[in-house]
Amino acid sequence: MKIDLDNLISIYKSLLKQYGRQGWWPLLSCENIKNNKGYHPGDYSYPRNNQQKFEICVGAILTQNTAWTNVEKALFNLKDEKLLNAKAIKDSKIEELRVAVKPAGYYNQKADYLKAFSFFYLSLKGKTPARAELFAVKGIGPETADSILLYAYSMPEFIVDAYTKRMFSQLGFFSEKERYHNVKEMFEKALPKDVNLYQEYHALIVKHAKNNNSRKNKIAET
DNA sequence: AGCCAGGCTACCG
DNA sequence: CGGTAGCATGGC
Repeated sequence: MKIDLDNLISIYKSLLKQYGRQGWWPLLSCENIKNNKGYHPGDYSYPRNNQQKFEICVGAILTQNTAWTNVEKALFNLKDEKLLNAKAIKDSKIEELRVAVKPAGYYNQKADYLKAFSFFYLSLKGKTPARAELFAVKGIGPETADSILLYAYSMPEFIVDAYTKRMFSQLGFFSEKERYHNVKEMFEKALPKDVNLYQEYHALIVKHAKNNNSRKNKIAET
């Protein structure tokens, strides 16, 4: 297959055909992780309330370099402790927060990150944050910012994660060490500026990468 | 028993 | 600037 930007669209189509719609972002209220059919496939109307919006932000922070199964445990802990909302986290004792997020790993840092984010989130008073504002919050880098914007705020920001870099560098689009911004820009130039497309594409990349779960195996071009 | 997972910060040269 | 050690749990 010849490699050019049009292929980013055909790769999307073949991934979609192979795996179907993934129904991202994972929400506790649509907990379907075991059935392999996605969370709310084909339904792009999430988040439907501020509770879900905040939950996505928390999940995006907790999943940094961490398996989602571990993140889920932490999210359930937070929910059980009535800590899955910004005001509660802002007012919480940091020790409590650490215990709750422990299963997600890096729990000292992540407790601090959630604290900082909750203050920031409340300061927004419902407004959509600018990407640069998110960057300024401790613990939020490019991928987390884009995850929050794309899935919590439905903004057209393409997410670049380790899977995206690995998969598309193996396909010859760029080096695995290419800068975040350059990769992001490549996708955003090649694709229509469509939130649902960005959401689905990222979810499919993760699905495909997990399906071929070894960094040593070449990812098939499907 | 290691290796790995949907990164980020702090600090180094 | 670019490069990397450290952070930590749970699943396979």
